[in-house]
Amino acid sequence: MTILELALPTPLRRLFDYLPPDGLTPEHLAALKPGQRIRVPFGKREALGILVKVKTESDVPTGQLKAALAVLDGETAAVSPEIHALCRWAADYYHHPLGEVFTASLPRHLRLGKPRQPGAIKAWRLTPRGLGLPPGALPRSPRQAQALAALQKEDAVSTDHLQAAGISAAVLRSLADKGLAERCQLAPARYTPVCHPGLELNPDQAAAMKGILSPGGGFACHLLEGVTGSGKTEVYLQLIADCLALGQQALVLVPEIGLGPQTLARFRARFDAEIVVLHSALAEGQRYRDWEAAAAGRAHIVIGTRSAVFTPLARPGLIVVDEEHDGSYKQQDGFRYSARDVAVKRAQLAACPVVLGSATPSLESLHNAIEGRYHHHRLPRRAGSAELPRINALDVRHQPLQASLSEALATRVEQTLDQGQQVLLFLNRRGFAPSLQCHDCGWLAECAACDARLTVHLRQRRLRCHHCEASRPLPSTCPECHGRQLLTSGVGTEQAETHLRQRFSGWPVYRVDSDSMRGRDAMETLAEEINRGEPCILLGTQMLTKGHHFPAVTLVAVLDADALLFSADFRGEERMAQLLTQVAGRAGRADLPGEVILQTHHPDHPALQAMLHQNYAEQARQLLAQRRQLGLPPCGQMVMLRTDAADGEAGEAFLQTLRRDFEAAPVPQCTLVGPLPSPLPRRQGRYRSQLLLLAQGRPAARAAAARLVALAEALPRKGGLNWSIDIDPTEG
DNA sequence: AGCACGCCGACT
DNA sequence: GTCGGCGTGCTC
Repeated sequence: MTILELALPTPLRRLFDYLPPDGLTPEHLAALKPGQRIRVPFGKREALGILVKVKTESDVPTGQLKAALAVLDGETAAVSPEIHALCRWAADYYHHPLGEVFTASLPRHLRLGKPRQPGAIKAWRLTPRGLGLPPGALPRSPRQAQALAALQKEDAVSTDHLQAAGISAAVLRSLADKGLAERCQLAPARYTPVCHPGLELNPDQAAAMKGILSPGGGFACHLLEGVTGSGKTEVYLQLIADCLALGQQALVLVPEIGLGPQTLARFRARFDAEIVVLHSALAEGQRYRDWEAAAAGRAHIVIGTRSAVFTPLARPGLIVVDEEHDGSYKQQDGFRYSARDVAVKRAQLAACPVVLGSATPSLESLHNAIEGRYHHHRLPRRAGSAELPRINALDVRHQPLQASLSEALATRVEQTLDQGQQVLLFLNRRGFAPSLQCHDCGWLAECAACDARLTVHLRQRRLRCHHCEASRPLPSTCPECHGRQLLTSGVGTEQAETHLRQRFSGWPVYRVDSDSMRGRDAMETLAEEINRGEPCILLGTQMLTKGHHFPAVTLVAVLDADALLFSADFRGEERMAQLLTQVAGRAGRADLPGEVILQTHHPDHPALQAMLHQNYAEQARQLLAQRRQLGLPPCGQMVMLRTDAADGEAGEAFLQTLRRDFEAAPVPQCTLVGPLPSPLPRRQGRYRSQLLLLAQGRPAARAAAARLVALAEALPRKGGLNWSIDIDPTEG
């Protein structure tokens, strides 16, 4: 008997057996392949499963097995063997239901059960009637005439090309209605990529290249630690060139907002090749076509964010994870995976090299390099021998501050602008002010759904919660006592901007945060403007530290370094060092040395001192030593069990029971901490708790996580309680 | 997660 | 007298 074992998109951590669809011939049965999509009846509804394996027996009595409805894929399964193996590994490692992992790996088009269109490129061509028209026809509709002209040049033109030429679908449809044009399909072109010569490598870059290429193919993980401006991208480009020359494909992962348009332009200029960029904003159809191009091997280079790590490749040859320390590689809900770690596993399965690049590597990667699991390559010098900026603390105690700016800093800003140079001010707080209070009765503007204060957005005249979508009009009197004195406290970018415009009225001030950079190309347009090099002030949040470089900036100031200094999270210091090093990296170039000023009330704080006197590599090694002593990641493993519930008590009660059950038969080398409320206990009206597990060694962590999941699944879930497991959590 | 079945309040 | 609240149970 033939039994199909399927993974279904449900939160249930088990597989389901089905009989093959009725009327399948023995040849059909023989052609079944793991990874194919199969439509099945599931409870009272239908579901789309992924075939995990074909077997001859089931634990479920045959009478209870239902027959599948249809096999949706043919020769090439939707989940390729490579991705199948990767998903199985990920489901196992992250203790996440396999069906949901498969679902996460597929484009929506395939998830919804639509047919594969492996090669089809949608295109338009002229009908015989259309071909009969003379040039210059349709003078009364210029758009249609333009479309006609475009179609007259070739037998068929892809919809993408037409769209790029400014010819809309509506215009084409009008031509179709007149019987002049029709839809058709193009066989996708597959061509040999051409790589233009790259820059000459400096000795560090050349050594890194050689080290990464030398092991003669096969899997190896490389950590490329290169200070900002040391030319990591050039190394990536030349590695990719090598990969393409071997007829293979390269996968490049970038942080969520990390792919600067300049970087993409550099890729396009270097390679005459099919480069596919998978951003989240992409239309679904385009996304699916790109996915197929990657799977079929037509796309030579695939660039994408987190989820792109699951893009199938016909001939994987190289994986690059740029800015590997970036937090956006970790998914923080549902299937909580780290794309960086999945990428390393993927390279291993594909037997190809993977390069993790960063100016500020995560302690995880550094640890692996030190332990000899990763090869370590360093680019310690900036290209063109530009010097790294000096970092100084500015003690602002007893100094009057205006919108977070001390007079001493203001003077430095002025000098810098006078010298025709640019200033970057970093303030990691959006809005006008982080809180609003009534002077008469003490009322505080708080979010109704979260344990958080509402941020004042003066320009929008609204109070907004930065943890949920809540927003309401800015009150003019106190809602409690109707007092008229509402005071803001703290300073956000909006307020700092207003002040800076007054104080430095002769110079442009550009604010860069997620409020001011709403449009798709807003950041790009602004970056172009700034990089004309005219003196100006750039003020912004973390957004400023990602993707773009501002070579004319010679002064960087962190307005509130103290905000980074006191973090409850054990990763706080690592994050601060990464953030400040990345901010500092924006300043200075060959002929203009930069300076970084940290405004602080705690000039003697050890973490701040470390920033001043050690480079990132030194700080990281010191932090690593501390982690080793405390048995914290990456020297020990963490697993977090999280709950959220409408009821305030349910989560803690659940975790308390879970802890008791776990400790009835404890796993060696493991300790539990909690249950504790989450750092933000209530968010969007739901109460969140967590139980933390610290383990010495991966096998212990694995075994303990498996037990926690088994115990949690056996527990009754009441009060609308949800739980999830987070392997290698990166947030408290 | 969905989508059932299953017992207690305010409405045509 | 119903329509409907979400509590808990199951999905090969």
